[in-house]
Amino acid sequence: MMSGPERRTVRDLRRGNRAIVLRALYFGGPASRQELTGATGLSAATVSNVTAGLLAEGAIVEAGLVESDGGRPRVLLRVDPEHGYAIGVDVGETHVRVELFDLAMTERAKADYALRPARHEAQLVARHILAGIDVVLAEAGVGRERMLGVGIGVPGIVEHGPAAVIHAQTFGWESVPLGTLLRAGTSLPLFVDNGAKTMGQAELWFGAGRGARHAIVALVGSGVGANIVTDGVTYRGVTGSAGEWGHTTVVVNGRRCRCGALGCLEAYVGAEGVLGRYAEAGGVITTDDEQVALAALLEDGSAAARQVVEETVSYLGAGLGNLVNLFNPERIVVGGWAGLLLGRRHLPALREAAGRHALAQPYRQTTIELGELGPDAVALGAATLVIESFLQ
Amino acid sequence: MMSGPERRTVRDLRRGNRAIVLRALYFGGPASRQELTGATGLSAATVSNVTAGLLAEGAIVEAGLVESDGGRPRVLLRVDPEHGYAIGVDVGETHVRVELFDLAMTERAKADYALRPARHEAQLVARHILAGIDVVLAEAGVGRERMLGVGIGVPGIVEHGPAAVIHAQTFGWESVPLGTLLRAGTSLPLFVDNGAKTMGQAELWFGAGRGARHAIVALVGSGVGANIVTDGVTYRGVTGSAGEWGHTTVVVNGRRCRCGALGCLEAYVGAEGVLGRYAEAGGVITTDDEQVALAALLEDGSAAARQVVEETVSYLGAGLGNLVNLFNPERIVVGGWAGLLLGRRHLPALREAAGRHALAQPYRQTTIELGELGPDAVALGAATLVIESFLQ
DNA sequence: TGACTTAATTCGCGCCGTGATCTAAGATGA
DNA sequence: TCATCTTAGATCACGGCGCGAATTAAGTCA
Repeated sequence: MMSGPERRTVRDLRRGNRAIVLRALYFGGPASRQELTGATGLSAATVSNVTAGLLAEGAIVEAGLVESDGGRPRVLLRVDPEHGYAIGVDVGETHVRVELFDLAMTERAKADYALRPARHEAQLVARHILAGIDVVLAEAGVGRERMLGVGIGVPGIVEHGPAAVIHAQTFGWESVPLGTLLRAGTSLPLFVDNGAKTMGQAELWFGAGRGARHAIVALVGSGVGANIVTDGVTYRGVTGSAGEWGHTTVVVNGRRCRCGALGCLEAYVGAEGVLGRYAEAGGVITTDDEQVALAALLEDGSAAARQVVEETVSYLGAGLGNLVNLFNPERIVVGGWAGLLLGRRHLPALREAAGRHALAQPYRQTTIELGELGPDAVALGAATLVIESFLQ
Repeated sequence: MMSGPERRTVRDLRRGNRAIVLRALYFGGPASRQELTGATGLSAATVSNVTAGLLAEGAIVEAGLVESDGGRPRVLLRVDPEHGYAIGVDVGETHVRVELFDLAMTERAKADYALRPARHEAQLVARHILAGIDVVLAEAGVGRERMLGVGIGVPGIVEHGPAAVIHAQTFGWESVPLGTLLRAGTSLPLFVDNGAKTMGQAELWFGAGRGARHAIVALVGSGVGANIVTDGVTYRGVTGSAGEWGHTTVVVNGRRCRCGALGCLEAYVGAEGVLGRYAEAGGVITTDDEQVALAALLEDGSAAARQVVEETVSYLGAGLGNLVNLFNPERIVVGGWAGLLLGRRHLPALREAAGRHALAQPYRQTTIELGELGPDAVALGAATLVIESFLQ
């Protein structure tokens, strides 16, 4: 009904077209001005003007010629990977990892800080991040003036507002203003988001979600979440916590979830939930490591194990079907370490289970795929937040 | 990531600003150019130019003066209700209703055609619609050149594509190209959408959803659906069937739904589902009319009735909680005849049940309200589709 | 070497939004 | 009554914009 702040002045128009060209070059690889004319819908004259500006800024560079049969050769253009750099930070249960990427998303440097269990104070994490920034910049020999910003993936719910505030029960964080804490130590632009969401963003940009305008990355690990992309943009809702798929109810009055509610999807298909159900069915778990335990469960041919896996597929299929019905996406990508583990063996069954719960029409329009990136893509995805702002 | 077709030429810029001003006047009531300057963020000069154009077209008219203390009085402007007309059509189980509205959404004429049970042939419905268009135009004395278009709310899933195709199992419609059928009889612009969605749209524009940018209208009647508004725009997904909330699973392996799946929300909180559960619990239903039966059930003080109502609140609360977690909306409006019936007596319990299933943070950010418009707002909402296109 | 082909740039035109300036239209007060 | 003040709205000049047409650049080919 009432639409947001749109283009107003003729200058915004140019900015918009600049962004269109830049995006086309970033995602469409090297291209000649000629090809850009077709890809962007702009006129050749405008493409010429805009690219001249981008060349002058140094954002793009020439990248060789394409010989033609009888005419002037086309000059290829591409984004200069060295024009700017982005840092991605993965704040996880066991470590803080800081990675420096160039614009081509090639990793240039990395720093790792172990977190001791139950030692997750925000101040400590902030110190690690700031130290990591210094380290990776020094290691790669990149100056601060070339930095486009720092993206940070954190656990829990990130409330986007004037300043991002984080709620993460597993860390004991309640309304932690991580951005403000970091602001004291750096002047680089900061982008904070949920780590599952940044991982999903990586999958959407560089993994199985490439090119889809309406896609959902369903992340299944210890926790369960989703990154919902509508019309090419990650949907965040009014305060940024949209996509809490793991805590949607799939069994009213069902299993208790660690969030306190009953019957959440996460209580059934999250790693803990799966292992818990296995133990209740008489299965024996021989290790403390969830990942090892889940892999073993999937290998196990016992009746109890097969039953638990079958049920897990069914629950997850219901959850996926709900996404299909509510969002009518063109693609769903199943990711997260547990999702990948399960999906590698049972993707057809998962598709079939989703089809059982979804309506026929939207189900036909969608494909369910496995994620292509490892579960370590949190930092990469966090860096894409920075790139996204660079591309306007 | 890749964003859609944005403003390109300097002409689109003007069109966009024209739309901004028009929308501000449409939703912000009469306003002076002065006030428009503030409301739109445009400069006074531009507002002057744009309004001059709109006045010349006849889209807006002057609407009196506001005297000031010592200066030139402000001239109020408003959209001319007679500048254009929109027709809204409600294709329901028992009737086809055609209504003519002016731009102020005042009803100017109406035509009604009863449908005999199980006589829902698309050709027949199309004939009724075309006849209704002729009738209301003649009755109101409005010429076709003043018509902005015809909006049509239909049951089932509307697949938006090159031509809208409708799938409605209750009507026995499978891939019915209603637009194409009507195209043979009229040249007016046509807008086809799901009836529940148009009703929701009416609620969002003129009812309890007014002004919200992230809102969901949850419609509970015989069927159950939702109209999801993200950033001021109804979300449709890749082929327009997004929002099929009624067929999301809330109890894996639960009650069979008429869609064929097990455990759909609709199977529990749709009118049929509620009455079915009541019958199973030993309740006696004395009428064939679902609406009367449900009202009686809500009045009934028997233990069985109370139990069924309580469970219904719980299931619906779970469904609402899922919406809160997935979409993080700022407002949820509960509508539909059954939703209103239930909500009038049990809204606090419903809110409480939703809170039990939703995460605390997003739940705090949202309010759950009852719809303000009656369940007969399908045609009104269908007409808003036309107005929406008029406002660009 | 000159004709041909195709890519990219340049130019002139019609628009755009904006700040500064100007005009319109009332109130005020002696 | 009439000059003065105040505020709303219109107008103007300017810097930009995208585009189609014309022009220039840079090759191939015979």
